[in-house]
Amino acid sequence: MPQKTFYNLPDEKRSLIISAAIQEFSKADYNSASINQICRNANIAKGSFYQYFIDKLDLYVYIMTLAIEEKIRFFTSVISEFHSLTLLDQIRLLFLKGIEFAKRHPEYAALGEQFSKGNNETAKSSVIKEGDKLSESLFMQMIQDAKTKGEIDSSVDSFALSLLLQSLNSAVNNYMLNKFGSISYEHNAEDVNSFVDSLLNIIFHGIQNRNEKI
Amino acid sequence: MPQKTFYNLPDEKRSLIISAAIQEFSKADYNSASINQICRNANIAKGSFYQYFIDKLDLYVYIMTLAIEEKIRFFTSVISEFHSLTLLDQIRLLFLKGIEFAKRHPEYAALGEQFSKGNNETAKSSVIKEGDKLSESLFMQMIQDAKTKGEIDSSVDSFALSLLLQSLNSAVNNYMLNKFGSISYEHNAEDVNSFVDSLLNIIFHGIQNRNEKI
DNA sequence: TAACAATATGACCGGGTGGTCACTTATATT
DNA sequence: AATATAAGTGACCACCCGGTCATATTGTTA
Repeated sequence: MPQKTFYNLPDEKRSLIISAAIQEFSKADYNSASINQICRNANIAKGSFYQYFIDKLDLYVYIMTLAIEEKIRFFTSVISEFHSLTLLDQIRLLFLKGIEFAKRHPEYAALGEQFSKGNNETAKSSVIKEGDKLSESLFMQMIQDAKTKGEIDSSVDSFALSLLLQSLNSAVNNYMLNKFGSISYEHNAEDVNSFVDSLLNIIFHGIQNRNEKI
Repeated sequence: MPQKTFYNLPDEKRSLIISAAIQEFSKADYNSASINQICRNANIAKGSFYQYFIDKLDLYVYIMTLAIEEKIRFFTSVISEFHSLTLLDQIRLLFLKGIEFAKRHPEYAALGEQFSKGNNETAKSSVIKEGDKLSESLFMQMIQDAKTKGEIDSSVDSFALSLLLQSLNSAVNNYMLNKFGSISYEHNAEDVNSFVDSLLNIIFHGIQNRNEKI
């Protein structure tokens, strides 16, 4: 975590450093990201940087914490509405909100992508993946609730379904890569929304032809 | 592609260089991988390396081509059996063979992981992703066939299903990460196999409780 | 054996990195 | 005005990188 000197900085300068760091860490993974570049973009001397942060890892953990906090803040309001929704609508809402978050904070979304690309184990384990843990246990709880309510077949493997739902993100990303050439949430959302619905339709109703029961 | 000098090399030395390169490119993505390290591990001088290959990219494309060729060779035999199988069995076979391939050639599997992590666009576009293109069109064709045969519901979005199936790989990887702490195909395959079956069960039969038709 | 071509070598180049530190400058307190 | 404390600076360190090139070694032909 940053030194007190960092918090003593005028707001403008502090946020300039933060946004320069976010920019760098969302373009390159931890190892490739450059402190020199961050200093250049933030117009501070290298020596100053090391008066604000202990080292590169210190900055990285700080930046990732900011992003995770922002994401949790964004999602907590959604989850509070869950009790009145079916599992299908819960999942759909989660996806749409996820896309909305990435649209509103593309830097944070890119930060997450680079995080998962990183090969530096020290850096990875230093970032508490609260977000992931939260989303996993969230899915599991949603599934259990839906089973209790009789919404979904109780014979379904909850853990498998949970991981399947988590991996849908990569399906959506692949869809955009295929359609737009890059992972971008700027395009018409209609398209992506209907793709999400197609995915959820498959998962809820299955693909097997029921008329062909032999 | 390598210079003729590379092919003039004694077999032993040539394969030593190849395996040193595979080792390096499966540990780090293109940018982070080090030519110096490869030379050290292969016991050749830096100058020698640049007599065999034009540059780093030349080596990378060569190594990736080897891996892709090996993978295609591994899968073509499987695909030839497809005509006699249902879609469910085709997909299951594809997954099991995929796991078997990664088990038999863990270096190649790691090579693919690092490839998808890489940020260097030049390096990425220089590697013709024949494998990916092949698997995508393969899935699409399998789905179309199954629809024609009446195996699966014709109202299912083929493209969405295709991307969903492709993304199942990440679900399997997450499963192993969750269960074993790392992506490793060395462990008991029983476990992974039954996880794959759980996933396929969801996709074929859906999760919605059919008794609860209101 | 002499001459020629092919190959092997590692010091070297320019440029990058994360991190340090003696020093300067600004601010606050006496 | 004098002092003490905090903050800012950039040259510098050791180490890495991908790539070059003059030179040395080897192999082959005449």
